[in-house]
Formats: sequence, structure tokens, C-alpha cells
Amino acid sequence: MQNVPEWLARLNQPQCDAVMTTEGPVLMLAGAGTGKTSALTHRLAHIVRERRAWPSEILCVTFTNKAAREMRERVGKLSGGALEGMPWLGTFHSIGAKMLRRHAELVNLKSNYTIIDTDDQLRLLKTLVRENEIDEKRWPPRQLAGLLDNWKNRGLNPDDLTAVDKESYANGKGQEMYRLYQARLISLNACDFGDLLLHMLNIFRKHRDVLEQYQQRFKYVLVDEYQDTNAVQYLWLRLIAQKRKNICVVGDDDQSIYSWRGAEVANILRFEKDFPGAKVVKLEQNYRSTPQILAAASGLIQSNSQRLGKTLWTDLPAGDKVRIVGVWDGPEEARRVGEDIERLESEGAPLEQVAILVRAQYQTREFEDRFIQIGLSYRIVGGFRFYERSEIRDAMAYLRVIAQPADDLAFERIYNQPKRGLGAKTLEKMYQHARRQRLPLAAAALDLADTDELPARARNTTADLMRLFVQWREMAEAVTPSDLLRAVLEDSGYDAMLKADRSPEAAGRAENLVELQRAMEDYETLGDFLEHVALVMDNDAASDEEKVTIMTMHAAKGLEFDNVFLPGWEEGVFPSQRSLDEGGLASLEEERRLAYVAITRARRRCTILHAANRRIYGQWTSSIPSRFVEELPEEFIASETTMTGGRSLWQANWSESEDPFAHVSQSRPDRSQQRGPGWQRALATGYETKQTRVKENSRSAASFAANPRVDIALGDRVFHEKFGYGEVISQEGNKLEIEFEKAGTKRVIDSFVTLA
DNA sequence: CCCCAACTCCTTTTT
DNA sequence: GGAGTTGGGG
Repeated sequence: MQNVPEWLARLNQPQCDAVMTTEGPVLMLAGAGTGKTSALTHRLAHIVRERRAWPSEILCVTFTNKAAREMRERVGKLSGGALEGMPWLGTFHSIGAKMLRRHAELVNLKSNYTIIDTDDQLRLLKTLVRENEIDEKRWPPRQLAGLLDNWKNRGLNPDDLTAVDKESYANGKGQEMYRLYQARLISLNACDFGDLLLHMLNIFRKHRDVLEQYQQRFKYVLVDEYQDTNAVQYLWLRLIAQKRKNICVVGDDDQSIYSWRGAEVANILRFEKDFPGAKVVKLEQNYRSTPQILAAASGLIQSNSQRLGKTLWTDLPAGDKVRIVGVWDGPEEARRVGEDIERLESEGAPLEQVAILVRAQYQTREFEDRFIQIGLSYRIVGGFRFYERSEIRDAMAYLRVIAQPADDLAFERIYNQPKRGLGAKTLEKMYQHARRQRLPLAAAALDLADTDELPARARNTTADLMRLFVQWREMAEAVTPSDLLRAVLEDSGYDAMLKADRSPEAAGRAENLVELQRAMEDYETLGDFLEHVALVMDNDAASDEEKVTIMTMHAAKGLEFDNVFLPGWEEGVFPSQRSLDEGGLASLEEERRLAYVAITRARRRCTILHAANRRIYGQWTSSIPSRFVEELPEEFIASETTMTGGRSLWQANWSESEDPFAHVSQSRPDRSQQRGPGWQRALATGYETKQTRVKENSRSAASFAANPRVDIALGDRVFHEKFGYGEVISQEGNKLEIEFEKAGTKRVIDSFVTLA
């Protein structure tokens, strides 16, 4: 081993190895909280310090802008600004976009192409689907969007689709739709997110000279979160790194939670095969969590079968056990968490070090309600984003048309926004003309303004609008983007529209537009700004205030908090029903990895909660604790329940009584005592639990075998509150199929009918 | 062209 | 339950 420079002394041995092994392929397996970013940034700094490469000769890819930013900052600090220009440090998409701007003409685009977002994409697909007379009801454009995304993630062009893929939309029209969609994008001089990588992959494959240029340039390649790469990204990287083979990938197979958007863990699992002789470095010392938290998470993840296998350890002092709290229902769960947080607060714990991590967005509401009530300040991460607001999109659409006249999607968005009396009829005329003459919509509009195709009124309005665009384009050359926007909002009547609007939202919208103008001040050209919005879409609200964070487990990846609350650990909520219904074992294991990610976010204390009853989609449902609760190693957890009568009653509920929720129906006259998703699941499969703990639980699954009503038989005449009288034609568990006299055949739950 | 009622969906989400 | 979308009717 070479001498370790002093500035690397703070790193541990494996980290040092990862930093010093600059030549050849390196696979860094970095468990949660093991200091991988530190290793990665030191490696970067080391390469540059040693003069092995200039910053501009290093390709460093991340998944999120946040990760890229953080890395840039940390490298900057390490090298005292020497790494200032790292032009090729960024997300896959921003780097792809940058490359594509240089080679756009190779795929028939111009370098000022527009990057469209999912909203534009969907609108485009909708028109295509309609044009091709596909039944939108049976074949939702949304589904097509999903397929396209999937294909592009896998690096497939229209011609590459397999027979199965071709058949997967509208009886084999999928491939044709894909072709049409791509052609339409080219004519709009536009790209979707997937194209940024797929186009580049195609270019690399077809134009060896371009590929060689990049192979030559990038002396070193670094990839963060390698377990999250999808097929295109993988192929793209492999082509680039093929020549020099100085590629270092960092990842954690146990934290792969994005397979649903195309990530393939297989990429990390087979790295050593792709790059023979790769040095494998395992970072296993955890600097974040107490031994208890670490042991609980490690114990849980051991239930997974597909793992490279790491053993995390820590020399941090012992802390509290992981708490498991069983509560009666959702509101009580929120109350309980609220109380705990208030207690933490009174003990002096800073609120920004407290997080509530949920499986799904809908779970946030309960906490929001409660926290508003008790006046606890919180912030919800995720959800609506600034650039998704309609007023911001409108403003952006104006700017897009100015920058790129072929952007029909943007033009269509604003040609009558604010309302200026141009409706569907006018648009249709514009489209007709545009298609016949193969012109962009805006150009067609310009023509129409000179002819008698349109009624006088619409013609004049169109002419006025087009005059404005001419004016704005001239302005764009002369003034800053921010000033241009001000003029646009003023001249177009958008400002006036908001001023005239007396609704409560209008003021907020105007403020957002001012905020947009402010954001634009940081950009010199309109193009720069548009690209920033398309790719960066920054959403990180400054967290200067003392607030509890509520967010999804997915969003929490990479973050850490002193105190973490994990509510909703019930079958059907977490693991989610969908993951149980579809996707089989692989998808259950991904849920388990998500649980692992969630627990390892906690530095000091971790509290897991589960409720016996919960309202989901407006229905009260009963559920049983998540199997993940059972899988936590007993010696590191402390269970408690707030159910009246203490644990014994809780257990009794789960084991003895035939219908442990009989009393629920009594205390809640509200009709719908349906079984929750988790319950249904338990009935269907009698899922297995470990025998070690809460023996009652394992029995519960079995003893809950569906008990259909014995008093109902086929052919019986029954009465249903909503559907009236009918005859039972089939019975499956507690579900009945009934042919109603008035309402036709329906499937109902047997508890909803009475014998007539 | 606008408004209201009915209908449908309902993990996770970055770029 | 509730948000968002769509389609029909005024």
C-alpha cells in the first residue's frame, strides 16, 4: 500500500482504498451512513491533486441535482476551489442534455431543442391517441406514457421492441405510436427526459467518432447510487468507460428502491463481470446510528434473498431500543407522534432533527391535521412543486414560444391564456393549416392572421398576439430574461387577468410570478434558464425554521435525523397493497429494502407505529401489523401498545376472538366494517410469521380464515340497501355476486345484505 | 364558452 | 374521502 497523504488521514482504511485506487474499475459497496460521499469527494480531489486529470476530464454522475450540488460543494471545500470548473459533474439527464446540445443535428434536432416535461408529454400523447382513433377509455394515454418511459429506460427504440412490448398497447399499435410520438417530438424540436439519454446512446452507437471523443476526454468516471441505474444509463456508461476502464461506481444493493422506475439492481450485482479485475471495496463502518438501530435494520434486511451481503457495524455508544407502538387508529397514531415530538421538544431536541417518514403521500394528511391542531410547525417535503403551478407553466410557455417558435405544446397552452376569445375553432384552423403546410403552430397562426380563414374578430386577436411575439423576440436579444418576463406578463394581459381575479388564489399566483422573475435574475440567457427549469426544477425550500419534516421514505433516502417516526407499519400500507398484489417476491423485497432505508435514517431514536384501524380512501379498514414488525430482531426493540387493557387485550384481539373487531362495529355505527387490504391479504394467504415472538399473531392469520355467512346460499333472495332485491348467483368467501332486479349483477360483501 | 355534475382514480418520483 | 377530469347541458 502506498503512503496515505495526511489529508486523507481522517478516512478509514476501506475509504482510503477507494480513494487511492484510482486506476482500473472500482466497485464501492457503501452501506447506509458509511461515509460514501466523503470517500467519493476525496477520490475526486485526490485525482486532481495528483494531476492525474483536469477537472474537465472527469465525468461524475449522480441521480439528483441535490446530490450533484452537495458533491460540488464538498469537493470545492476539499480542494480549496481548485475544482471550480467541473463541467461534467451532474445528473445523468443534465449531462445527457449538455452532450445532446452539441450533437443534436445527428438525431435531426437543433441545439436549442426544448425539453418537455411529463405534463406536455401527456398532452401530446393524448392528441396522438385521438388522431389514431384509439379508444382513450380502454387505452389511457397515461398507460402509453408509462410504456414509453419503460422502453426508453431500457434503451429500446421503436424498432427494438419485442413482440410482447409491441402487443402491450392498443392491440399492437404501441410500436406505431412510439414511432409517431418520436417523429412528432422531432418536428417540435423537442425531447422528453428519456430521450436525453436514449438519443445520446444512439449517437454513441452510430457515430464511433463521437463516442471516441468522449472516451478520450473522460480519464475517470465516477457514478453515485449505481444501484439505481437503469439500462440506458448502464449502456451509456459502459460505452464511455470501455476504453480507459477507470470507472468507480458507488452503491448499496440494500438501498435499491427505485426498480419501479426502471432501476436495475442487476447492474451493481454484475459489475465485476462487466469490468473484470474490478477492485471491490466495502464500506461497513456506520457513523450515523446507534447499535440498536443498526442491528434492527440489519436484522430486517437479512430476510431478503438477493443480496451482495454486507455487515454494518458501529463503535458509537449504545442508545435506546427501537420502539414499536401499537395504537387503535390513525388519529391516535398522529396524536401519539405529536405528543412524543412535544416531549422531545421540551427536552431540547431541535425540531429539524425530527422526521416522520411515510410510505405513501396520503398518510401525511393525518399528521398535518393533528399538527395544525396542536400548533406544531412542520413542513411537508415533496408534493407540489413550484414549477408545476399553472401560472408558472403559463409564463414558461410564453418564454418557450419566444425561444423556440416550433414549440407547439407551449403555444397551445397560452394562445388563449389569458382568455382572448380564441377557442377550439380557431385552434382547429391553425392546426389544419399547420399540418397542410408542415409549419409550426405559431407560424400557421401568423399566416392565418393575414387571411380570411378566420372570422374578423379572431383574426385580429391572432394578429395582435403574433405581433407581440415578434416584439418579444426582438426584446429577448436586448434585455435580461427577467426583464423579458416582466414585459411578457404585462403585454399579454396576464398581470391584468390576475389583478382582475378576486379569488383568494390570485394574489398568491401573482407572488409566484414575481418569485419566478427573481429566480430568472441568476441567468444570462433565456436558453440557460429554460434548461435549468426543465432539468433542475429546484424544490428545496430553505429549512431555516424549526420544523418537523414529513416526507415519504423514498424522499428521505440519503438524509438523516436524530429522531425518526415511522407510522403505518401495517400489512397493505407498508408493505403496500400493490407490492403484495403484483410483483411477487421481488417487489416485497424492495419494500423491505425501503424499510431498511427508513430505519437507517435515524441517528438516535426510531419509533415504528401501527394502527389497528385506519381510514383509507374514505373507508374504515382494520389491519394487522406489518410483517416487517415481526422481522425485527427482538433483542433490539421495545414494544408497547396504547390499546385499552394493555398488551393482553391487544394480543387477545389478534388471537382469540373470532372477530376481534366486533366491538368496533358497535362503537362505530358507521356501516362499512370492511376488512382492510392487509386483512384480505392475510385471509388469502395466511402469511407466515416467525414463531419466535407473538405466537398469537401467527395463529391469527389462520384463525381469520374467511368466515362467510352460513345463512346465505345460492339462489337465496336477498335485500341490499342500495341495490334493492336480488338473487345470489355466486358466493366466494364473504363476497357475493347478486343479480339484482333493478340494478343488474353486482358484487357485494355479504354483510351488506339481509335475507329477504 | 362556461359551469356543474358525474365519474374515476388512488404507491413510491427524478429528471 | 377527495381531487381531478370529462362531458353534457345551459
